[in-house]
Amino acid sequence: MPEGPEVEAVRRELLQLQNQEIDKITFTPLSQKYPKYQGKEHEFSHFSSQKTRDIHRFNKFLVWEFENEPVILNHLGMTGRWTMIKSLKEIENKTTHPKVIVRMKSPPHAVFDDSRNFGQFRTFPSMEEIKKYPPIKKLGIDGLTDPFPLEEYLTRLGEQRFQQKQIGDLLMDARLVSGIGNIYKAESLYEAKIHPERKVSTLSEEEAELLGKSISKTLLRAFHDKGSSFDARYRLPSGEEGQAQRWHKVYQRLDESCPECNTKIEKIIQNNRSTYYCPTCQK
DNA sequence: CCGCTGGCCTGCGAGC
DNA sequence: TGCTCGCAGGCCAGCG
Repeated sequence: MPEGPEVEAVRRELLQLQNQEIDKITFTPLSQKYPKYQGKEHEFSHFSSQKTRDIHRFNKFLVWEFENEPVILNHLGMTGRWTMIKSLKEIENKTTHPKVIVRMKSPPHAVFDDSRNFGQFRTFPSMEEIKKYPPIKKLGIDGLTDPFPLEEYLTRLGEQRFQQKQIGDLLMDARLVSGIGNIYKAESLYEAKIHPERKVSTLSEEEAELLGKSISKTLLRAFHDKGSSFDARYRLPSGEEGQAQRWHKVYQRLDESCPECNTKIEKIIQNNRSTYYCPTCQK
């Protein structure tokens, strides 16, 4: 499932479309019944013959910017996947649930594939409007920022509204640090040896700092390894698999041994999401 | 304004 | 072997 590092890895490959001219953006019939794919032809005909100026990332959102407004808001959801193709004939072989086809004047083209329909692909009037969109407006620190802004993170972590929350729950809240999902939440807490159910107000200064450094280390390492690929889900637009799953120590390792102490990894449910952790190492 | 809950959606794997 | 069923988790609508 794409979290910040995966979305950033995808963005870097999509940037090969930068300054390239769009021929046509088309919605497939598969996209029609989902409101987050605003698939009316007239809205997208506007992009024909425009060049992609840039592709931005805000948390896990991608924003496609062109020579003229509007912009496109694109989210991978759980199973959204971009695939670069040289010929439209490859769609049949390389995708299973194609939703949007971005046909360029010259190849490569890009296809957005989304089996579970949690993804989004819709227009927004302008970059200014995107920045007013609450899920983007409220974002805290981007966790992939290098070097990690530790002081700003500590200030945010100290906000009153967060003090009664469990840290495992709060890490999923992008108003603190964005780009963390269920995998890197668990791995960051393990790295910092902090129990996911610890109340934020009980964290010492040292623990809070260590957690910030652990988040940064985990996300940057995941990006370096081009994200986590398993279950045949996340892939890069080139088709390449990420390699970060190789070093997951707790995520989806229920009943396996902790590499540090051999204790069996456990799983709890926090805010309707699973959190994996080592009950011995994480205090 | 805020926080919390449950819905969306379907591929997969465990269990029978 | 083939079927059922529960789980997986991004966001967000709707509620209080």
